[in-house]
Amino acid sequence: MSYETPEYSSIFSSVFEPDLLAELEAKSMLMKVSSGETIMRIGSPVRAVPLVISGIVKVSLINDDGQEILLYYVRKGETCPMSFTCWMTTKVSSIEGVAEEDSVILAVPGKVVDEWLLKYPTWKKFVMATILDGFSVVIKSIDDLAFKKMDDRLIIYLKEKSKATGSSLINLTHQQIGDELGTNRVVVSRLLKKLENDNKLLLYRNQIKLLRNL
DNA sequence: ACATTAAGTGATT
DNA sequence: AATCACTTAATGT
Repeated sequence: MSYETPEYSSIFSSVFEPDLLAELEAKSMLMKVSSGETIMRIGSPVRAVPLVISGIVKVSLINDDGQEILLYYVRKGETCPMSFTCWMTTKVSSIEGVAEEDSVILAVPGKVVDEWLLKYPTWKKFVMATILDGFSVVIKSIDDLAFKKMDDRLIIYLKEKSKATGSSLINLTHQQIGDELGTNRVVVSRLLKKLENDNKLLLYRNQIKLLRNL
């Protein structure tokens, strides 16, 4: 297990004012989570806002049948837009957040999240920006779900995955991809095969290599 | 060598 | 696009 040094002040020093950085250090809690660990569980109340210091957190929606749909990733220097809406309305989380890699998270207690909105303009700006951004990402995924066919969604998914990991190699089984897109393994295998025949990617066991022309 | 898991494929709904 | 049933290929023990 490898964690980056939690030099979070440097990540946020450009966005937050010094006073806020100091309070951040004093009042929030640093958490290390390993890859695959669940950070936000469905049905549990959200009592803190997680800032991602290093690593990636995958946020997805899961319905009653256990079907999963990827919503978005939260990267270094970002936070989860849904976490705000959850604690502000004191509702329980309807989504799940899982660490995609070993990650370091700064948990900011809900209480101070609220105070800082009045106290620090940069905090307010940060919060508004992530909510706004999250909103457009979700609108985008509604668009994908409603109007795009599976093959387009697969391509979008692969590209996003590759961008998230910074690699053209994707280490996932067809089953895992199917789970994330809310479809079954056979469909994924067939679509991937088609893409391979079109020279868009190469298939291996547990691994997919994306080619430039995808 | 054998068992297990991932991937490929035709046929059916 | 989903499901079933089956085959083939890769990997672990």
